[in-house]
Amino acid sequence: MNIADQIYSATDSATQDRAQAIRDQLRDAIVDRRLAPGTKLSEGEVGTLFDVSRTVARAALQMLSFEGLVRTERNRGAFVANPSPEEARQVFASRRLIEPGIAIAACGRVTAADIVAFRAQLDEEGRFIAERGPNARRSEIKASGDFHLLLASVAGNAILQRFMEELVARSSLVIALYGRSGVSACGHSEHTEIVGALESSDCERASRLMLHHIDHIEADLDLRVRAGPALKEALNF
Amino acid sequence: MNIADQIYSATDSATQDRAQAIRDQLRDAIVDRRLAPGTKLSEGEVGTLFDVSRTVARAALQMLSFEGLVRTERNRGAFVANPSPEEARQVFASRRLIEPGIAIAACGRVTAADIVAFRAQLDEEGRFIAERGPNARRSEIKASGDFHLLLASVAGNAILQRFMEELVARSSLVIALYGRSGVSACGHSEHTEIVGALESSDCERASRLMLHHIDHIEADLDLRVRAGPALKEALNF
DNA sequence: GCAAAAAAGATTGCATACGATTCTTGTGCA
DNA sequence: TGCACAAGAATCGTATGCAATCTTTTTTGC
Repeated sequence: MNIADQIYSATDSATQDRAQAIRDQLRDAIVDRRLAPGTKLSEGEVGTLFDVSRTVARAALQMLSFEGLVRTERNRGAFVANPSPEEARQVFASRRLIEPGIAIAACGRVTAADIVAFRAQLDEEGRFIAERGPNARRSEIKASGDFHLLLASVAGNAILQRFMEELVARSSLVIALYGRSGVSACGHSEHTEIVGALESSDCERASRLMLHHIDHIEADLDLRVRAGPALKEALNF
Repeated sequence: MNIADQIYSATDSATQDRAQAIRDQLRDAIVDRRLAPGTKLSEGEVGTLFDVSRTVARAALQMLSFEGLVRTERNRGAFVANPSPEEARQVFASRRLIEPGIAIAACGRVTAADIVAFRAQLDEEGRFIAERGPNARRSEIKASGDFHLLLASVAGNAILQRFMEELVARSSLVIALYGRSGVSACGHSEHTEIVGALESSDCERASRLMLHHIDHIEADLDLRVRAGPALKEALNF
């Protein structure tokens, strides 16, 4: 069973409607940086691309706008979100608040099967880190996010799980925009440690490790405002 | 300036589109229990009621479905959410995780003007508690929720604020469904205490009070599954 | 040659139309 | 009387059309 399936099977009962499928594909594309921040997503273009009418394309874009992954401007259209440093800080502040608690909840409910899934997830992360190149880096960011989503699904709270889906997606955008170096290897070892804490039912330690992990991710960001993006932003890029 | 204005001015720049206005009115109606859980909200009905086409009515319902206030079933329509005891527990588990942190954040940023707003909010709560009758009780639940939203807006994190809007709205539904007695007076005094902690910049105390406050609200619920609602649910009520 | 105005083109907001699905109701048969 | 089934009504999912708004290009005046 795929990680993505495991995540979505809880929320989507089966093959929902088409708008949701389009939303998922667009979200993947945004998180993977195949769609750069600021890119315009016109209803017509999305519609023809997925071979649906503007109506359903519009619904998909509306969903993404609720998740904060696209920003819509009246009479102007939808654009891939371009989170400001302030928004980036808020994303991580939210994660610092929520994820340690999720770690504790997950620790109290984790099963042997979950541990197996975690190990598989860690292996996948490791593979992408071993590779090099921009594509591997994208996959690496995505895999890292999937680890956090897997943890949220194990925690068993559907509401928090949805919050985390949003926060992880937005984090991927932020990391792609403001990420500095390869925190990745470090992040991977921290994921491994967290799984270790879960395995030994040391909930307090899992929570603490998670908090530090988030701090490390944020510490790797360069959130100083840069002239370039700001200028582009002002010029309606 | 109204509390609601203060809350929404942060997220809505100005007069957004009509769907959003309809969503707000419907949300108020749901939170106030003028629309009972399980009530069908047909697109056509909503449309004619607000004098718009089905298109925009549908958009409003989609928004509410994202917030978890309505549940939509394919080819069947939208219904006011009827949260199960399990969902209720998840709502409060989420609040226990988030709100103490929000209290700390708010404590670090609260201004004199905010304190004035808090006092006004407390006064309003007190008025509704003094009154009696079902209408006053509705207003009371809503005012109590507004207190938490005001706190979230003071905390200054737009993402957490949106999460709280959703959680407070869903809590109102849960309290209306499973609420037992008048925790209200108790809740009011706890709100007053929290404002006191904010005023004296005792963040740790504010956080602790908030956690207990949530525990008290949840303790007042009767989350045992009842035959009545379960049967209705099974019969697709 | 450059700035401002005007027209053309593109895109969104919204309403409406039509096929598909579900619900309701009435009828026939056991 | 009770149940199965089918016709009709109601509602949803989606496509398309038109007016309003925004963007871009062309034209005009200085």
